[in-house]
Amino acid sequence: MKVRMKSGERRADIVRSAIHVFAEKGFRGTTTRELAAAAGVTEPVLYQHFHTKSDLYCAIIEAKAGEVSTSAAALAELAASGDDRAFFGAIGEAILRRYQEDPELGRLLLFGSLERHEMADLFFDRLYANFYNMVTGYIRRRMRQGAFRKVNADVAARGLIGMLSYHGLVTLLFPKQFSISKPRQTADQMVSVFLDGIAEKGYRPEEPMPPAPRAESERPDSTHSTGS
Amino acid sequence: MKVRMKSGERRADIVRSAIHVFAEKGFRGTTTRELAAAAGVTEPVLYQHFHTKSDLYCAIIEAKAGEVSTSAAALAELAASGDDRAFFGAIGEAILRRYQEDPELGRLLLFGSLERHEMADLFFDRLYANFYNMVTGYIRRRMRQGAFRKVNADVAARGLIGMLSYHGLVTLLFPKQFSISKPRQTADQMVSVFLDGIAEKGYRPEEPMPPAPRAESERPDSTHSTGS
DNA sequence: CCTTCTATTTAGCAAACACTAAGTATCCCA
DNA sequence: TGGGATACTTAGTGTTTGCTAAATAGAAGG
Repeated sequence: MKVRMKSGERRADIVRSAIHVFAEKGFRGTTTRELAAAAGVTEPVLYQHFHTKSDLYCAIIEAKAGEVSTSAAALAELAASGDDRAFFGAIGEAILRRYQEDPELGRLLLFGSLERHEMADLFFDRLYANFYNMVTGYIRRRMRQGAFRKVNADVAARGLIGMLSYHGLVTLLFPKQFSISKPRQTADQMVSVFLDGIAEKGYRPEEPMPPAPRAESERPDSTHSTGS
Repeated sequence: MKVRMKSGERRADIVRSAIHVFAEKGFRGTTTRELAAAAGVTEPVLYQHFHTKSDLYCAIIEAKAGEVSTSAAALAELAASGDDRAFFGAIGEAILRRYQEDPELGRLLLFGSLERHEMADLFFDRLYANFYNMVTGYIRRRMRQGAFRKVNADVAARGLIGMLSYHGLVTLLFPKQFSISKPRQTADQMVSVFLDGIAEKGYRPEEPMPPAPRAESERPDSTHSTGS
């Protein structure tokens, strides 16, 4: 039997090791058995500290979010000031700063739930650095020349924000309003809180709206034309 | 019983409907039952046309990749020319152009394997557009002012490339060298082909290498210090 | 040494998963 | 009108998943 720890220590230890596993394999790609093994315990120990696998994931995000509470407070202040530009500017900066401060969290948020398609094992590990260098260098060069001013901002922001909003960044920035540790809180409620907050600031999208991120048809009608 | 189709038609139909499901729920988040239901058939029909769920996913990517074979050919030409800058420039442009041409594929590649963390159902659908507008607008504005020239290129490229290289873009750009429909081809082989191709062009990373995207420890040693 | 409390493990459940054997309906052509 | 070929379904399989009841081991106090 492993060394006995006090409850708090064990919990912290689990969180600490879970970060790496989630960052590596993604949420769905990570099994509770793996999480337990990584922490050097068995599964029931996990469930003594975290009600569900999701809770553990959320605990990580929230633990990390706690570290930037000051910046979140500053954001709240900006939000109250009514200066839209400064407010959203601060959000963007918080994203970028946070990523640089804590690459582990950055990876968790950016790639956290990114699964590896089967063959990607070595592929990623060895290709990533090269490919990253290639394209980073390229984009950087081109941007210095004034290129990609529009399209890159589009694509980059879309990818960045799409993922970050997925994976808890909103929670990270608005820990008070959006507690993901309360799964009972419905998505509708969360949306309301957020949109109300935006509406109060008088926010209106500056463009009609980009290609809708989602088609209406959840599952195409099976009677749809099958034309060749 | 559903309408009978010829094999080719049914296969195309399955691919067509599977795109939406994968784009919506991600690879791991999509079940074969869902794929079958979306196509209006039962599961065995899926397995009549595709050996595995992965094969279906790959079929989508490859079907789409076929549509840009000309651009891939142009890339190959550039690669042969030895002009590093033009070569990687073309890669970057292909990424961005492709995204604009075919948002569905873009989503599949960018968000394709992005699962939705449980509570995200409505959250994403209704929040995404607003959040996207906010931050896109912000980044665009700031870039016009010359800000984020460095940090944004970093983060954007990292997120973009990390995901794209994960999810088949490399295959999309190099359909000949990397056929993901041959899962027997090992990751090692793919890496070799790619790196050899790069090496032939005399490519060397222009910077030492950014914060390593990956820690050495796959699963932290269970004997690691447990601190306070 | 004995009791009590808590940390931890053994062993396994029910549900969901990717996938399939074997049978049924529909088409096609003689 | 038959008979073979092919599209499709029913009804599962074995495995893996998240999660847990119940038993065990160690620490703390008397």
